[in-house]
Amino acid sequence: MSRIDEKTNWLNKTEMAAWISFIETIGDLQYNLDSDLRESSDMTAGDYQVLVYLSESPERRTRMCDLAARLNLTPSGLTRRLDGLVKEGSVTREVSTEDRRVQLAVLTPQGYRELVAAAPHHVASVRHRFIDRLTTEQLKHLTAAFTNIREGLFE
Amino acid sequence: MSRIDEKTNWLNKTEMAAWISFIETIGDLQYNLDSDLRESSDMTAGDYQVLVYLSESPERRTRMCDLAARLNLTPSGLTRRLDGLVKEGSVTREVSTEDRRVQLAVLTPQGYRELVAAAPHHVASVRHRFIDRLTTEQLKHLTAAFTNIREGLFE
DNA sequence: TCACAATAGTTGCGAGCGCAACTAAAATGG
DNA sequence: CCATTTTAGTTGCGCTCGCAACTATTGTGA
Repeated sequence: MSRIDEKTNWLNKTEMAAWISFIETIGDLQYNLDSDLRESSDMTAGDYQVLVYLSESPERRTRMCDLAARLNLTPSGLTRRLDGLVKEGSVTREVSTEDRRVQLAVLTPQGYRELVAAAPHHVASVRHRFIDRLTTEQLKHLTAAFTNIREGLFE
Repeated sequence: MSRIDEKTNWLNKTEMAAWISFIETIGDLQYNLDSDLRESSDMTAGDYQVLVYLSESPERRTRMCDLAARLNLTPSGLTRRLDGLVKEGSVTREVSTEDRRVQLAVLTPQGYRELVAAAPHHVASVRHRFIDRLTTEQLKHLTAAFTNIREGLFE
């Protein structure tokens, strides 16, 4: 490959080890966390995210567009995800009285109960798969590293 | 929530910071890397993975089942992904002469040229988004941390 | 004030992929 | 040596989600 672009700055050994360990791990980790959530609470990670964010919002309701931005979903993606939650009765839609363009996603009491029931299992899963594999030192290093990376993404 | 399960071991501040920084970052990171690859080489991350693995295989060919295991895809998922690459002429299928159940995915010269053209841009993207945001120390810490996590997934 | 732009959300369409069912070809074992 | 099991791969179906087009409402500037 070096013939094509002599000045490509290929990864050295340390860099490659970090990249490979990262990229190979996150897929499996997410898969395992997702499976845990499905088994313990019959819920997808995406649905769980919605319930968490709504539960933390004032009056347990949010504008669709805010929710979409928060979850990195397109408007259409969020519409469909909410469709499922509405059908199950975890969330309802309300038209905003201030701006009649906006739909408010509202967490129902049932949705809140589902979240409360799921949360301990999810935390246990995150501990088992992630937190408890690392020392406090490693957790701090990792926070610093990912904060750096995250900031770089918005330059 | 504590009423439901008094003994849930919730995340403390350090743990929560690590978890949030990780989970919030990886989605955006993968999205950016994918976008970079699409822009520079009109290729998905999945297709790139296939080309890389084939290029590293003896005679640039692999059994479908080995490829599926390597890429964490189900057989059906891999069949469909290969369909696209075959249609574009990057890969061909061959029936194995040793075991007539197995299909070999074979990297074509064109597919190899596409990979060679894409690789420098992809490496630059990985550097820009990930490697260059971290010190050598951080890279080593991160490798150790993710190795721990990865090993835990297979217990 | 009124045409035009911007914003919020939904829908049709298509891509990607998992699950279950299926075919074909080995491997096994009585 | 033949019946059963195992393995490899494909296909139908369904799910999730992005893109583009669309409607409805609000904001803006001449």
